[in-house]
Amino acid sequence: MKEKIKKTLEDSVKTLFPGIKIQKFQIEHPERKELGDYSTNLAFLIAKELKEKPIEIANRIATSVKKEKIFERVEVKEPGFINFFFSLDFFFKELKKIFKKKENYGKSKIGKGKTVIIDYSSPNIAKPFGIGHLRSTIIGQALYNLYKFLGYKVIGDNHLGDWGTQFGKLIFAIKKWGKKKIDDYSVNELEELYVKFHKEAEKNPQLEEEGRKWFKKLEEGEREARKIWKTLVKISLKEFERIYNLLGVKFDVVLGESFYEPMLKEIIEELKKKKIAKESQGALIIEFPNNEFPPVIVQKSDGTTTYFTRDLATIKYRLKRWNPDLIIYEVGVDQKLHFQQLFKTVEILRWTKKTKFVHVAHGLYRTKTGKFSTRKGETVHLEDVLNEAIERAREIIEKSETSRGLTEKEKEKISKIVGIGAVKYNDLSQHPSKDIVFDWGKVLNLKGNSAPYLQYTFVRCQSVLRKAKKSQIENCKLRIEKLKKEEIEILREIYKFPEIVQDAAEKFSPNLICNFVFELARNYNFFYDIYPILKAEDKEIKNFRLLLTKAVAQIIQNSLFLLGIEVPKRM
RNA sequence: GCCCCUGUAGCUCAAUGGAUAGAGCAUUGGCCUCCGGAGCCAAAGAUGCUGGUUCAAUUCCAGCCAGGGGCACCA
Repeated sequence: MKEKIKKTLEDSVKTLFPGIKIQKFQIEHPERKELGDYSTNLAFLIAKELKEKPIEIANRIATSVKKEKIFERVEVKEPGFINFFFSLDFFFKELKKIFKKKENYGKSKIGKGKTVIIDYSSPNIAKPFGIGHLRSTIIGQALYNLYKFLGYKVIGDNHLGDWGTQFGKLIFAIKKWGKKKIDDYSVNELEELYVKFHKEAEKNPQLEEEGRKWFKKLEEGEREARKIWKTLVKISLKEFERIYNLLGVKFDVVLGESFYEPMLKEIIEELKKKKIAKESQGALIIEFPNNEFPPVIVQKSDGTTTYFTRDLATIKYRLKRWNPDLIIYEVGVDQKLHFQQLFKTVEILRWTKKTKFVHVAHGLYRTKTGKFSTRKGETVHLEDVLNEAIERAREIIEKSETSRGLTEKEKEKISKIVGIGAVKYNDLSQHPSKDIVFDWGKVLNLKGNSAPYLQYTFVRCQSVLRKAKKSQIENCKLRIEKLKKEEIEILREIYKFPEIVQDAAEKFSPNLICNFVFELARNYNFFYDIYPILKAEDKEIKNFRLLLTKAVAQIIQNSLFLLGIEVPKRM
């Protein structure tokens, strides 16, 4: 739609002001509804070029564009905005589109033939799945859904942190303080050992050395080290699997860092051969041109590798296997420098011209006083949060009148959908790049701007539709005078969905979907409260209101799908 | 010390250089003879400070103040 208006305006400028070149003008939705469905600042830009008054230019453009019949009217407002109002006809056509495409409404083909790899979740083995991992997992999954919706071929890769010195430390800790068979440890107990290691190491720095020694053994393939490591991976994966199931998150491939271990030698050789890496204090490092970034270690002085090397190997492998157009890393902002160094190194290596790299750096969960530290064991475990949220949803269901007829099993299922939806939405609705202050009250809030609010609105729509007889868009021949302003508001909202989807994907910002769908649901609920649907004044109006309800329900469903949030049939 | 990010209502968050800065929570006051009250309405309340660029700045630039993150053998 936006494109169409853009084209019309460009044509108009060409005929009215030949020779004028306008680079980029905006077409946007005005904040206030009385200012139209779209507006443009085009006249300001031309006025600047011609040194004339914007308002006069705006008038001339408006007059030439008025002929287009999708517009009800085109207005010019001081100091020179041109505002476009759609006709009812346009809105009805859009409704038809929604009913025809259903769950596919909003899809596009702009990604056809292109491949995107999304690296998300990527938790560390032998550490509990903390609230911090929720961001990467949930935002990553939402981006996955969004890009797929836009027609891209998408590969979701869970790049497990299953290699590195941390395992040396943990193996050492198990051997020194462990009291039971390795198979019997839970991830929480492993975390305790890890925390203990760091506590002790503060008093006795020699321990760090011991940890590194064990990692060296691991990288060299020493039998005992490998055996313990394998067990640790097994224990963790089992636990992660449980959480992924709960969250409804899936990956196309799960390749841990250890997968790339056989390729590391080759990478080191290439870095040496191309003279990109050099020796310094016994380690192998990369220095960047003009000292753009601080140097980075690719091989430690004891011969073991770092995660930088493993990330390079990962990129090489991904380029070869998938030849992607874009690789998205959904990883915390604390690793920003790492990715800058990594992408720069790939550039220096000249591995690819085609592939673009993006680090979608999400802000971190913080306490009101600071950052959660895994080393100190201050993590909030995601599973606890999820279970608590499910329980709270359950309490509300028990109190609710409408859920009386539900069986025990249904109640259980619904509280899961609602509780988990709430936790996800709380995360997704905030701007990805900003830190989130972790607040139990807010995470577990099931009212207001939340997933349950949207789910509730959806369920309510469904309930109305269930009670009604069929409604037909073909029968809808209402004239604008018969519509209430609250109804028009909704019509003027829903057609934006495809645009929002594209915007959210391009900006890596699922929160835009949240903003949009919440606003839509609010408008609908406002309307719902004032006007009867099933007992509307006449058949025509009733039919129209049912159509509106159906469309809103569909958009909520599609939005929540993209966010990775389920919708219940009842609640 | 150097580099990066963030400062919006009491709290938690929105806002693609645009027109009167939006919500939610909390507070106060209203709404179930009516389609699901996990709802609806109303009240009150905000752009850290100082400059600059611009027809127009929460948004861009500079400085200051405050908070956070990162900077060689953790990932």
